[in-house]
Amino acid sequence: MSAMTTGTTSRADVNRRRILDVALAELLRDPDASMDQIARAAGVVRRTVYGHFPNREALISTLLDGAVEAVAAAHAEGTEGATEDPAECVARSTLAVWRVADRYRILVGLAQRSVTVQGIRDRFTPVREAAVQVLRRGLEEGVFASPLPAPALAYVHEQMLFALMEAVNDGLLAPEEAGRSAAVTLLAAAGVPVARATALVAELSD
Amino acid sequence: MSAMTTGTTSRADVNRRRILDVALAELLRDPDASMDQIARAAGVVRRTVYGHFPNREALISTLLDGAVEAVAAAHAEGTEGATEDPAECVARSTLAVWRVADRYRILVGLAQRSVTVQGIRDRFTPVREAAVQVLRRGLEEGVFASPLPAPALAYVHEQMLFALMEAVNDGLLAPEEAGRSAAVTLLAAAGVPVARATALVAELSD
DNA sequence: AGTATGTTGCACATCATTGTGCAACTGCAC
DNA sequence: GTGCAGTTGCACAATGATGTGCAACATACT
Repeated sequence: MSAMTTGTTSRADVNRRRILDVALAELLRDPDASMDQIARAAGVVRRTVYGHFPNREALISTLLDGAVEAVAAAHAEGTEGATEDPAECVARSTLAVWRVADRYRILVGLAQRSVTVQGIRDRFTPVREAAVQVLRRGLEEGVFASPLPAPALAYVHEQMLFALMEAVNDGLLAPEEAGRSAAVTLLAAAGVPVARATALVAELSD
Repeated sequence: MSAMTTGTTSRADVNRRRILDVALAELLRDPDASMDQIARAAGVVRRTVYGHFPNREALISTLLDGAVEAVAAAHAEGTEGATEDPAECVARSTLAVWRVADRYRILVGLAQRSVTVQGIRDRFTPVREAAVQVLRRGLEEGVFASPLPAPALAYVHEQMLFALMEAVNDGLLAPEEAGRSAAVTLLAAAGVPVARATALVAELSD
């Protein structure tokens, strides 16, 4: 409490937040954006960024921590509750994850590249495997019909989300519709009849 | 014919080919692979690469030319012939493109990044728009049922192919099955009932 | 006013990468 | 063997990015 007497966060904290937000956006556009690019985009000098984060990796790591947390929470929100229908699980998770789309996106975009962040990928796998479990159950119960094994289907779902984010980015898809469309399309890819998928999603997003 | 008296191509040509092949693989793994990495992976010294290609961009550009050509040919092979059914078009194209998967993959992987290769993306858009046309027709005729507009669906299809390539890479999907599974899954995502999709694909890949 | 915290604008060393120049070497063809 | 195309192994300059040090400065809190 020594640094915050008023209710307003100090401008240092504001700057830190701005840097993180801007870094997310910049690294989303170009995973190799330099510290200088990020700093300038945040309206700050490069040296200032190093005042908040000891090095590039620390900055990215902080970003990834937030992303993992956000996605894990969203996914949990989708699968929690006494829902036994795998299709409903997928629909709810998709709608929930869609709301933290950017953060989800940067997670994988960066995990591909940096060698040092390999651990991040591991930290994220629990969520991944939870998703695979739902898909596997759906395939076994016949709710889903797909020639793909559950893990491959999970890959497909992941990439479909990226595709739809890009579609929204490029103005090909209306942002309000996007979440529901995404849910329907993921279900369709899993082999759920579109009519049933549409009805289910409509019911969930009242 | 001054340089090639025997039937064997000179080892210079062999090296050039090796460099291109290896560069494809290396850049697939890491779009920022250095010229040194590529050279060493090709069993050659960096200086030699510069003997074949004046600079990094020329190397990548050559790679992209091949990729564009291969994909365009594959896609054309899929949509040619007197096929009026959009579903069959998608199935045939998918099966055909799947055979040049790596080249297709690097194309987009690199087009995202390099500023100089923006023109490549433009050169590729014809194929892209041909795909969109097929999807649009399918949606209008009711063969496809999707809440997505045709261009967004095209994005989704593209990314799904990447996902399935990765799935094969990671051993989650048997390579022999992969092409057919991909075709079925793309059709399913477009809203074609899985039963119909499976039958169609089975019929095409006899 | 005085103080602490944070920001700025340099300067600097370090490092990796790119592209080039050149001399020496290796095979293969004639 | 002589010559030639291509490869190699340096050395080199140029560039851009990273991370650090330090003095000057601005702002808010006391």
